Amino acid sequence: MTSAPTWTIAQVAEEFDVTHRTVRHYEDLGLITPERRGTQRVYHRRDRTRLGLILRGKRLGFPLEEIRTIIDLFDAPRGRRTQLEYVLAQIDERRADLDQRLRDVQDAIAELGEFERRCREDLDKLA
Amino acid sequence: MTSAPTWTIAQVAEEFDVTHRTVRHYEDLGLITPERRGTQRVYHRRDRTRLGLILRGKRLGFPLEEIRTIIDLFDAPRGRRTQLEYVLAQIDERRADLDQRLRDVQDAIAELGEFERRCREDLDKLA
DNA sequence: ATAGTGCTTTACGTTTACGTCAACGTCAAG
DNA sequence: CTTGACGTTGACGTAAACGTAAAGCACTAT
Repeated sequence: MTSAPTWTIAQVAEEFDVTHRTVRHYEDLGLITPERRGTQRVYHRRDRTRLGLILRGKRLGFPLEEIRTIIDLFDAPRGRRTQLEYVLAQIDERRADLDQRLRDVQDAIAELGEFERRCREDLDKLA
Repeated sequence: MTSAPTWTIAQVAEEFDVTHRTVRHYEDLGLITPERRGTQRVYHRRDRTRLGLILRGKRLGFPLEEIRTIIDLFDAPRGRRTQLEYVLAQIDERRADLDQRLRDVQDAIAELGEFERRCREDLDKLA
């Protein structure tokens, strides 16, 4: 039988191209909660998944505190109807935010394309 | 004849929902350069356009210094061939960055949708 | 004349997101 | 058994992006 794979802090830091300090900082803020084997941290698949979500959230410009509420949402208890409805409401809020980001990116890409077109026109005129 | 419209710092701050301090901070960093009429700042359409670009860049998580290089690109001299080719190269770099952001947002939205589907399933089972 | 409104600069304070030592524990290899 | 290699916890430092007084100018309204 193959037991669940684990990683050291050096390995996850290497894999996600961040420093040990960064990984521990995320733990301080409660974004990841690695197992402890004695004094050492042991990272599981779940921690790596979360790290991926954290870094993507960062690329999208979300503050770490907000990222925490978002990824905690995925692990939130959903047993009772009220809990599920709360989670669904949160999802709607998040989606509104992401939709705005999507429009922003698309607009920026479109403007960049338009700008490139004008530059190429100028370049052609110089030919 | 209608002369070009101008705005005070209070008006642009109000319009873009930021503080005076923020607007002046962007000026300190060289992101906008309003006219001076005596000691007072006078904002033109160009300044408002740039403010819009700045805030969108911020929503996308770009640091202000990087935003400056981006919007300066739009006003960069493009007379000589070498200049145009430099600008076009910069555009490609920016686009690569934005494409990454686009993928990030799309992935995040997709995951959120999938998560919502599972929540609704759970909700149905409770019915 | 003075009070009020709006703008100005100067300058120190704050929050976020880590960087950077310092000092110490632990375990396998020589 | 001591020397690395790797890990740990503080604790202070720093850069970015403003917040927040403090103090003063300019014009208008009473």
